Amino acid sequence: MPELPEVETIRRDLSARLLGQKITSVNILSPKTASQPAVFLKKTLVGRRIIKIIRRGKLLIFQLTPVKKKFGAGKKEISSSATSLTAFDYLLIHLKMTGQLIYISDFAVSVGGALPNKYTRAIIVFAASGRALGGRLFFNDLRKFGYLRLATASELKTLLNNNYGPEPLTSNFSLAVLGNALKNKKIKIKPLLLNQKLIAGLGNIYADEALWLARINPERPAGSLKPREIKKLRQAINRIIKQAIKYRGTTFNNYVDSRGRRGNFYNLLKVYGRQGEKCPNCHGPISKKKVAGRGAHYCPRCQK
DNA sequence: GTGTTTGTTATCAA
DNA sequence: CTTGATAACAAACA
Repeated sequence: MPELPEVETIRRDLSARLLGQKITSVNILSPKTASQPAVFLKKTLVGRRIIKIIRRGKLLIFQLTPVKKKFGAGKKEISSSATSLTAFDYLLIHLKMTGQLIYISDFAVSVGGALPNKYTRAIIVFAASGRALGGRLFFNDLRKFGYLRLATASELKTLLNNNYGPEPLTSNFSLAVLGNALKNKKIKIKPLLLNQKLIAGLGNIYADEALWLARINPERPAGSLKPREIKKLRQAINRIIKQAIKYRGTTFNNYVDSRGRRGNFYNLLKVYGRQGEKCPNCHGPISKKKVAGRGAHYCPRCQK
């Protein structure tokens, strides 16, 4: 389950290896995985380079080199697809639950299992040029929830504005902003934390971990949190996210980084997946129950 | 065959 | 209109 720390780990690794590389072909193995027709993705991507990789919440955004407008002699460009306002300059990749992005350089000796495998949904091939070695980026997704999609600058802007709240670890994620998001809300705090429009990047694992660290029960109505608790919660979220990035994310089931390696945060989880074990704080048993349709792991004794 | 896993959205009810 | 609750999606595993 890639959440903010896992996606950020992938972003950093891919940035180091992919920037400046030129796309030479695109192979869509599962049409469902591409939000647009495969021919459109191919046509738009082939020949362009990746100049920047951005992350917003759990969404990865590959920025492409701008397309040069064609000034054919006497041929008037009728399609506006090459103008700066409407050009599809961004490739968005969401891994959802089981997505993986694994990059194999042409000169890699070998990694984990052979790729492509039965869960490979798309392959982006890069050419060797200059200092770049060339290689292939495999998008694997067992459950096919993830997607690839092209967007223009304005589409991207709208999408980010409408669907993503402040990022943890940034000044936008202020006490005032969090307080406002909780104010007068009757919804339980756990599902509220999972709402990307209020805070971008938390998923089931880190929401449970942050609530445990802040000693707040996942079923508390969000609006009932005291100012002290809100402050604690904000600190807990930032601390957990920061630490999880440092440890390159959590591998519980499916997640691996861009080299196919597992995250190292698993052993530092305090409550997620640890139902029945002792709470590291009070040594009482950790519970698990469904809250808003999701598994919630918590210590009933110290999370009030 | 059944229940469980979760990121996100669609749908419905209050 | 807003808010919250729930189902749905997809695929594999115990």
